[in-house]
Amino acid sequence: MGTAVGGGRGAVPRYVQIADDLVQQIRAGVLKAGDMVPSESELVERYGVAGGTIRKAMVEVRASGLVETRHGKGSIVKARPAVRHRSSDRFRRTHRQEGRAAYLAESAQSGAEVKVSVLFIGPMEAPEGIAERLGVTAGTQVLARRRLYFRDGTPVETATSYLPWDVVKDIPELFSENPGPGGIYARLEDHGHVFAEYVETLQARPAAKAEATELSLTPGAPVVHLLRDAVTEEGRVVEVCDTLMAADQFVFEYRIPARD
Amino acid sequence: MGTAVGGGRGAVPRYVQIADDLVQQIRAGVLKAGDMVPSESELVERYGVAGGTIRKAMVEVRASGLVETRHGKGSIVKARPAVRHRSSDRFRRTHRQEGRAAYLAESAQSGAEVKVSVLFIGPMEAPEGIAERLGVTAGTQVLARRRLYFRDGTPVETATSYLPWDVVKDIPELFSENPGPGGIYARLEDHGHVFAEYVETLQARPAAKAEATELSLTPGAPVVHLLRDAVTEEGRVVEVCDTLMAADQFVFEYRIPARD
DNA sequence: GAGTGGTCTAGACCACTAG
DNA sequence: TAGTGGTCTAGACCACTCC
Repeated sequence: MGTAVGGGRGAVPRYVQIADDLVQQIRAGVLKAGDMVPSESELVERYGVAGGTIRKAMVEVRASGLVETRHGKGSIVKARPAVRHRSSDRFRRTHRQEGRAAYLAESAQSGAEVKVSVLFIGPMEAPEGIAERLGVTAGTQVLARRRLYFRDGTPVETATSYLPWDVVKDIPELFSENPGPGGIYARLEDHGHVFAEYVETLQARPAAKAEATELSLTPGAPVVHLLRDAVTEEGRVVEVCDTLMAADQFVFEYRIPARD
Repeated sequence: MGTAVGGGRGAVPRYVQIADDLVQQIRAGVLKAGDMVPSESELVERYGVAGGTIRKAMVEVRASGLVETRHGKGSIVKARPAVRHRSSDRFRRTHRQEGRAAYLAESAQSGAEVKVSVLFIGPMEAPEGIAERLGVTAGTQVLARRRLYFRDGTPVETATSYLPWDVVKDIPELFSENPGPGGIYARLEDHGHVFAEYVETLQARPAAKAEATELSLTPGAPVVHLLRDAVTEEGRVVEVCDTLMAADQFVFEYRIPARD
């Protein structure tokens, strides 16, 4: 009998009520981080509905991001994702001069354990959109540096840097997994590429299946796609960084100076 | 018979295959913008599966953002959301001096039809997080200006501005639906509140149900929550703007000057 | 093997949209 | 009123996890 709320009319579907109820229990602390959510068959009994209804409710609960489900195991309440604050401060030169690359500069503030895994460093034909930003023709050889960032053990971000070949060919450190203190921006400035500004564009969208796998998200969970052009004082873009982030792991902060 | 792809083993579920097939048809142009997607019962026949399976497939297709479904009508292929570019340029003083508020400054570039609907203007007790940013104690009376932005007829953004009462009490235009040329920032600068910078924080997350309704999204679709502090040269925050945007409608662009 | 989530079915009933 | 999507059921079978 597909009636809705308490015999009422055209009201909130039962699966939404159940989902809300479960989310409330989590927010109120009845279910704490690390706790297992009752199994679906137990929920079927508890709420007196069919399995399919509980199933739909759990889809909603998962969408809230408060819970993680694994196949033969069950659903576990996630630890509140201690969000990483991505401030535009992270590119300050003083950080580099103190030997900290951008990602370390910010993790130093948040006290989280950050790891980087380098997936690929080498020549590559510049993809369409990247080539345009670098001011080269598509298919030109560039240096690609692809890496995966972990925060407290879980992958949160993939990033690929693209650099024009004529810029990198004289900077051997850029071909190394560890480019030295201050990161690749410090090496670029060492070699006379002094930065004037960074231009970032962001877009949020649901994760594709492959992306969800790489960041161990449920498909459809929001990700943020960020593209950054690093512009030198000569007005040249010497690096484009293409990164994909699990949206629930980041807050972005930008300071916009008032101008005429 | 819950077997998967072509009798294979542990493979792609049927509903995903069907969803992919439909998405392909849209991307390939077999189904063009404005076309109706075949009805679910027709898809049941065409693919030879049960209704529930088509149902799940359509959930996936909707999540791709390429299609919009309305209850008794059916699903229609959306026009590619001509994305609005949110550049940090939109706060330039020259725009205001030419009489354009921020939202008009950017829509002028994109040629889209933008409408604003004012939902509420009046006194309000400052919510927790807002009060903190404004530097007042929670519950203090502030002026709230809540509005809903439409782009080409569809709602894309809700925004609420909060301003300290002592700032607004002498500026009658701020209580009016139309604050005059250049928007409320122009009026604030008229009255000696000259801006030094704007600080924006962004976070993307799945839409709650109420939010999804207000922006006519499917629940769980990504939204971007943006908070902006407008800071004067005296270092005072004279406005906090709390906005919620349909993520698929916006690309954000920020220029970060390189600093020491 | 017992228990869990994941897929699929077949059919009932409801609510919205349109002619 | 006919057609559409939305909710719910009751039960089958599969795949993964852990003992």
